[in-house]
Amino acid sequence: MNERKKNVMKAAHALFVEKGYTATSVQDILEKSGISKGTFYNYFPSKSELLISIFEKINLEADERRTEVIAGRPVHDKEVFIRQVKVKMEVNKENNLFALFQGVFISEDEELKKFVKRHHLKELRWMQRRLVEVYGSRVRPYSLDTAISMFGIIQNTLHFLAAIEEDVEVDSVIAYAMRRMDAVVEDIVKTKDVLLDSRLLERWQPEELLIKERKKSRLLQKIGAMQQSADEQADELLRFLQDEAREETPRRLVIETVAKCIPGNEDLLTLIDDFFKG
Amino acid sequence: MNERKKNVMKAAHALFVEKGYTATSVQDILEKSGISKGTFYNYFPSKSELLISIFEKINLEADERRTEVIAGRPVHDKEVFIRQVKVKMEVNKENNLFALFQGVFISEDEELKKFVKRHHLKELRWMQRRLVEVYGSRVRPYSLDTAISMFGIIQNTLHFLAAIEEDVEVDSVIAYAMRRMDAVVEDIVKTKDVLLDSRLLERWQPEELLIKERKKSRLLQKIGAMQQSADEQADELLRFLQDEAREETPRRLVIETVAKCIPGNEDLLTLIDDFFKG
DNA sequence: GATTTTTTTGGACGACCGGTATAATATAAA
DNA sequence: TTTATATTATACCGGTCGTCCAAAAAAATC
Repeated sequence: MNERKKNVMKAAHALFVEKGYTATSVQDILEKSGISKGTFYNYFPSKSELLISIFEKINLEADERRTEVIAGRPVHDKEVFIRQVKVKMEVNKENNLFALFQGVFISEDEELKKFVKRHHLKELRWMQRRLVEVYGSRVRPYSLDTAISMFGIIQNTLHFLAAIEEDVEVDSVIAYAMRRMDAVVEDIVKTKDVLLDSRLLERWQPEELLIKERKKSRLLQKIGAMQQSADEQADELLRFLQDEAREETPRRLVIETVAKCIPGNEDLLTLIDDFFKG
Repeated sequence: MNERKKNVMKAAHALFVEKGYTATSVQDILEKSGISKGTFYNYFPSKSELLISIFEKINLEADERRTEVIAGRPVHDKEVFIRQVKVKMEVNKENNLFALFQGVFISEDEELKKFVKRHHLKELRWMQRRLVEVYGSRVRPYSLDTAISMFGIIQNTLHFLAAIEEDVEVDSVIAYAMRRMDAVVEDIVKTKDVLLDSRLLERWQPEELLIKERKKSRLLQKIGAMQQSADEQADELLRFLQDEAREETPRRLVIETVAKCIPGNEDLLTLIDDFFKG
């Protein structure tokens, strides 16, 4: 990625963490990063898309750190699990993600909301999988309940501590939650107490589908944007693309061929390529 | 309260629940409630203060309903406790409070943020107290941990269900959390495992102080607003009131006497009265 | 019923916001 | 050197919340 663009993201990120998403205006970002408005909207289609980019970068880095933690260690090691959870929670804290998520929800940006929701579910699935690895497959039928419970305890505790402005080691909170889960798991396995089907998450929306949905959404958004400034001919082609992209099995060749005939199609072709790559 | 004002609150409430706080413009509220902009800002100092009023009304009603539930029943009855928790959760759901809280957080309105935070802590204290009543005083040293944990499990479960758009009985979620707490409490009492001092909340900020703070804040806000349109003489008096109100022990008679000499002092006197009433 | 006081009206206005458009300029590639 | 691309600065659009104010309506007082 462009070095300059990276710089804008960095400046924006700092501002978002410092003042929050809504309180940071595009103007603020322009001043801090020393670019013009034109360039900004050349880099990012909107303020919220910039936020998404930042999210994606943060999550990518967090996932990498989490993978490093477990490298070469057994999957059932509780300490490793705790350290992995810690990584994510620390990243959340450092980047003020909690507050940023709030900002997102209010933003009335459907795409952004979906993104955050998806992230939450993904995180839940990760924990569900890891809990089965840590506690053994006997907890599998209860793994979703357990993941949600553990997540809830940790989040709510950290939230509480933030509210009363008390500083407690994230480790100790996670370790505490883990000890509680030890007892809960024993009890749950014994009483066979299930609230939610453990396969709910997989059935709900498999990961690939989620990504696909996002790509489609982006593509349709681009098409919509292009329609604004399209002549009659281009508009008809764009409407065709819209319909075809919404089909059960869109025909790649057809879409690409048509897209190539629409003026100003660089981004469009990239998005189409991305859409079919998955 | 003025019938008309009530009506405005009702209309705004409906709009907030329907479209969310940010997406509802003051103009929308004016049209729905059929008042003019002037009247609106005569009733409420700002859009966010209107939201606070609505919150207060909702919480008041929820508290009443919760008191009704326990009327004449033993405090240790688990079923009663579950029904009480249910009341609050249902109110949250009905009024889209979760989404509204998000809206608040973004608003960059410190007063509003404090209000929400305070509400959360108050709710936590309620649950802490009730858990001691339900499980007996042996859980007292662990009551804060337990309250936070239970709250976290319930909230996160409901949040998850909302995210995947699944509808599950709130009862069953709360009852599930309760069953988990049964095991957790046994384990916690046996192992004497404490994370947070159970008196943390009381020590942090006693309820009365919180209310007092809020009243003071409102009073100072009003004074600040009046300064905008005050002549030289009134301004000096207002500045005196400001200083006196910020004193450790403000002198009531002095404040009232001075306030009575300031033109347009109706609201001011009410706020002062309220300030000292506590 | 007449007069005074209070409330309500409705729109102009200011200062912002996110986002678009564009013509001039700077930079890089050919 | 010419051509193509990237960047700039700014005007502009429609929207936000909130202020202000003269005029009208309603309520309270005489």
